[in-house]
Amino acid sequence: MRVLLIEDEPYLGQAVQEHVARGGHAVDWVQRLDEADAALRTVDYGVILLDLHLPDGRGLDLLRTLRRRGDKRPVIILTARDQIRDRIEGLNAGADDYLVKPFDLDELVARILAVARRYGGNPNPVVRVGEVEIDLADRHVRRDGRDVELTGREWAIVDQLARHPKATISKEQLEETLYAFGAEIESNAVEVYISRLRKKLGRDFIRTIRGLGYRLGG
Amino acid sequence: MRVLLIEDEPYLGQAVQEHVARGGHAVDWVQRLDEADAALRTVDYGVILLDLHLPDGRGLDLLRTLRRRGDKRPVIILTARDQIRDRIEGLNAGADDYLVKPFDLDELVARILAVARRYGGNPNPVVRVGEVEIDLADRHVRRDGRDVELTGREWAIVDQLARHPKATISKEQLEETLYAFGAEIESNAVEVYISRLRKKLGRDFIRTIRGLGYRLGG
DNA sequence: GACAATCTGACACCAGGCTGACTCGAAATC
DNA sequence: GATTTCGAGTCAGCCTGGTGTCAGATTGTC
Repeated sequence: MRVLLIEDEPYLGQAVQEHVARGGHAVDWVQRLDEADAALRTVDYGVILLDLHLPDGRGLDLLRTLRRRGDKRPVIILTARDQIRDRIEGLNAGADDYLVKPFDLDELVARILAVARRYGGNPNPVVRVGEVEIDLADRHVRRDGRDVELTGREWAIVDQLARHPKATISKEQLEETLYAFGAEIESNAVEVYISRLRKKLGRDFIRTIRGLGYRLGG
Repeated sequence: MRVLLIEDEPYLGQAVQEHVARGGHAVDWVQRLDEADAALRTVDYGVILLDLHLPDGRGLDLLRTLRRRGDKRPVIILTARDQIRDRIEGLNAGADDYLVKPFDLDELVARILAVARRYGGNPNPVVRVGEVEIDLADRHVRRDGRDVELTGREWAIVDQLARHPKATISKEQLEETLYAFGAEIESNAVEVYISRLRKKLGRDFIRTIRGLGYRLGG
C-alpha cells in the first residue's frame, strides 16, 4: 500500500516516513498543500495522513475539496491541537480518523491498517483463488488449509492483487505500491517476487498477461 | 487507438513511438507545435503526449488553447523538469497526467491506457456479438461467458471494430490503427489477425465484405 | 474456367518474462 | 562484539509467446 504524508515538520515527517515504510508500505512525504494536491491527482494512495496546519493553507480545506470531488480515499488527521472542536470539525469534513501529537508511531501504523481495511470495503475479506485462501484483514495466506509465510514485499503484492481480483495490475502499479517517489528501482524485482510467490502458492496463482501485467487466478 | 506524440528529441521520440506501437497503438510523431495543431484538427486521437519545451513555442500554451477550444482529449505531459511546481502548473492548465523524464516506457503505456479509459466514457462499453461479449473499458472479451485472452494486436482490431459496430472497416483503416505513419507493412498481417481472431472467437465473429473490408457479427 | 481476393498453417525472430544464484545489509542470536 | 539468519535487490542466461512473413489452399466473381 502507498501512503501520502502531508506534514511540514521535518523531524516528525522523517520519523513517520521511516516507521511506516518499515511496515512494508511506500510513503510519499510532501510538505505543502499544492504538492499534496498534485500527488493526489496522479497516484493511487491507500491512506492519506494530513497535518492540519501547513504553511500554505489549511489542511481542512484540502480535505473538503477532496470530498467535494467525490474522492473517498481514507484520511487520518494529525494535529498538535487537542481541541474537541478540531476533532469534530475534522471528522465533519470527511476525515476517517484522528491522531493528536505527540502520538505513538506504532499506534499510527495500527490506525493506518484499520482505516485502510475499512475503506477497502471488501464485504468478504477472504479471497479464494484455487486452493489458496487470502485473508486480507488478517494478513494470512493458506494453501490447502496450511498457513504459508510471506515476507513484507510478497504480501504487499498479494494484497494489491487480491484487492482488485478481476483487474490486470501492471508491473508499474506494483512497483508504485512497493516503492516511494525517490526510491527508484532498476531491476526486475517485481518479476522476482512474482516468481517467489508462484513457488510458494502454486504456478497458477498469478497469471501473466503479457505486455500488460498480472492478475490473480486462472 | 491512435496516439499523437509531440516531442522534439529524436532519440526519445523514436523510442516512445516504437514502444507504444508495440502495445497495439498507432503513434503519429510530430516535432513542432504547428504540426501538432494541424494533426489535432484532422485526426481523432485517443491520447496526446506533450513535451513541454519545444523549439517553436511553449507546450503549455498549446494545451491551454486546446482546453479553451473545449477540446477534452486527454493529454499526458512529458518533461525533463522535476519540480512539483511544474507538475501543478501542468495539471492546472488541463493536463490529465504527468511524467518526468527519464520515464519508464512501460509506465508510459500504462498511463496512456489509464487516461484513455478514464476519458473513454463510452455510454455502452459492452458490445455483444452473438455469444461474444466485448468489454471496451476493461479490455476483456468473453465467449460463452468464458474469458478469452487476446494479444495486443488482436485487441487493437477487436477494439476498432467494436467501436463502430455497424460500419465496414477497410483493411487499410485497420492497418492505420496497427501501424503508425512511417512503419509500412508489406504482408497480409491484417488478414492473419482476422484469421486468428476467428479461431478464438468463432467463425462468424467477423464478417468479410469482399473488396470493402470487415465488420462485426453475422 | 480464369482470375483476384482472402484465408490459414507453418516458421523464424526477438522482446518480454522467468528463475536460480549471488551480494548486501539489517536484525536477531549467541 | 561476533556470528548467523533472513529479506531485499541485482544479474545473467534461459524460455516463452507475440509478431510479421510467406506459400499454398480456398473462396468468390465475372
